[in-house]
This record gives sequence, C-alpha cells and structure tokens, in this order.
Amino acid sequence: MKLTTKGRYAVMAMADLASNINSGPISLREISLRQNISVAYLEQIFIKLKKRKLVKSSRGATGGYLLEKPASEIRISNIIFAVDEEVKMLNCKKNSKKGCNNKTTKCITHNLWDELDQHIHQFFEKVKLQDLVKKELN
Amino acid sequence: MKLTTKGRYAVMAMADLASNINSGPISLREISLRQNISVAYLEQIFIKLKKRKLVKSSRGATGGYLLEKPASEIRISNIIFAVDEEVKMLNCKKNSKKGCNNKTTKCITHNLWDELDQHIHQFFEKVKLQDLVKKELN
DNA sequence: CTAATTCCTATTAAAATAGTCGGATTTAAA
DNA sequence: TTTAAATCCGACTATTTTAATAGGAATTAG
Repeated sequence: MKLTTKGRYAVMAMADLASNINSGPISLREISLRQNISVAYLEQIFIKLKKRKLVKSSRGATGGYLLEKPASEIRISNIIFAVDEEVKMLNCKKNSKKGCNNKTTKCITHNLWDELDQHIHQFFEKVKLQDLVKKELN
Repeated sequence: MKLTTKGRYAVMAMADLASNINSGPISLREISLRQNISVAYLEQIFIKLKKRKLVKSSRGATGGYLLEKPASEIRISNIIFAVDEEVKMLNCKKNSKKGCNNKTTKCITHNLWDELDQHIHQFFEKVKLQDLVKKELN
C-alpha cells in the first residue's frame, strides 16, 4: 500500500464527485477549482480511476465524469489502489539485493512490515466513499 | 508517522543489538556485515538513536553500541520516531498553500489521514523490540 | 464552426531519500 | 608510544520518486 498525495488527491476528487451527484457529468475543471488541483494532473488521475471502473466519462463539451457505482459501494482502498498501483513499498521486496531477499533468512523486520501493510489495508477497506461525504456535512 | 527504509534499517539494527545482548558493545561494522547496510549509513542512524537514548556508545577500539534499555521496554514507534523525526507526512499540513489549509473548510480527506496516522502509530506502539527478537527464533 | 471537454504521451521540475566522503577524536592493546 | 579500530561529525552527492507541465489529438454540444 503506497500512500502519496496522488492518492489523497484521488480521494478528494472522488469525494467531490460524490458530493455533486445530481449535477450531471462533472468536468475536471470544476474539480480543479474546488479542490485546487491542476486539470492536467487530475487527468492523469482520472485515467487510472476509469481503468479501474470507479468512474465513467463522457467526452466533448459539457462532458465530464460520474461515479460508476454508488458511493456506498466504493471503498477508499479501491481508490488508493487505482492510482498508486504498487501494493507494497513498506517491506523488503523492493530492493532485492540489499536487505531481505527472502531466500536464506528473512530479514528480522519482514513480518512486521507485512503486518503493518495488512493493517493499513484493512483500515482503508472499512471506509467507504459515502462515509467521507457524510462526514463533510458536519 | 513517516515510513522509509531508514526506519526499517533502524529497526533491523536495533533488533541486531537485541539479539547479541551478551557480547559487549557491538560495532557498526558487525551490524553492517550481518544486516548488509553500509557503516557510514549506520553511523547516521545511530547518532539519532543515541540522541533519543535508545542506545549508548563506547568509543575507541573495541567500542560499539549497546541498548540503553531492555528490549522489552523499547517500542518500535520509539525507533521510527528517532530516525524519521517528522511526525506526519500523510495529511495535508505539509503543503499549506494547496489542498487543506485548515482555515476555511478542512479538505474532505483531512480526518481520514489523521485517523490513519493514529492507526499506524498505535500499531507500532504495541510492538516492542523484544517481540521481534522472539519472532526471529521461530 | 467553435469552444470545451476527455484522452494520450512525453518531458521536466522539484523534493525526498539514500548513501558517500574526509577527517577528527577516542581508546584498547601491541 | 604507536597503531588500529572504533565513534563522532558535517558536508556533499547521487539516485529515485513524486508532482506537475506541455502539446497536442479526438470528441461532441450548441
């Protein structure tokens, strides 16, 4: 589970969509203005969200994006995964020369990072997009 | 809570110390060989560990490092904090211009990242250095 | 047509991380 | 008293990752 501002932007943008569900397709320009993220950067993010079937698009003037499923069926983990691809950055598999190569002896911390990764994953698994939008209303 | 390989190295090195508790001061050279981390890099890490009173050093030939407290009293969170200083990288405070400035409206994801941060912190708070060393014996 | 949009790829800029280097100081032991 | 091995210290460099921009092509409502 990789956590960067790109992931945060993606969640913000998705929450923005979820908050404006009745307005027809939302253009990236609108999201850009509301969330203060450049359109070009949002484009990159939305291509990935679309690939993972979290949003659908309509092109041309008055085009934009809509949630592909109800906000209650989209988990935060789905969003993070969509834009940050890589599943694990915390453990040792990344640099196979150094540290833990998983062959002879696992490095001492191997299990620890694995467990943390699961921990984080479960956290994002529990929270749905709908929950964020509700919270915002408080 | 910031998570980098430097933090992982620090945990590995501390676990190494804890595993060799009866051998007198352990030199960075030994740790370097066992854990495959350069001595120069270990130096940087140990200066910080020392500052936070997690290890004590003796200088000169035959010098090296020892745990300052029993492994059962050192939490993983202590180690991560010692080397990675910064408390939060996940939330929005980092870049104050963009995203959440916490004044007008909190950005939608603000609470989410805060909660995650606590979540991770609690995880590392629970695990003690001693636990790692025990696990290694399996 | 035109303007606004998604779509696509490549490139650049900025920041963070990882790691090195050179030397000063300390100390046990030959 | 010399030597070798160690900690200590600060600056520097290299690498990688992340963030963001640039320049267009394709699509479509009005």
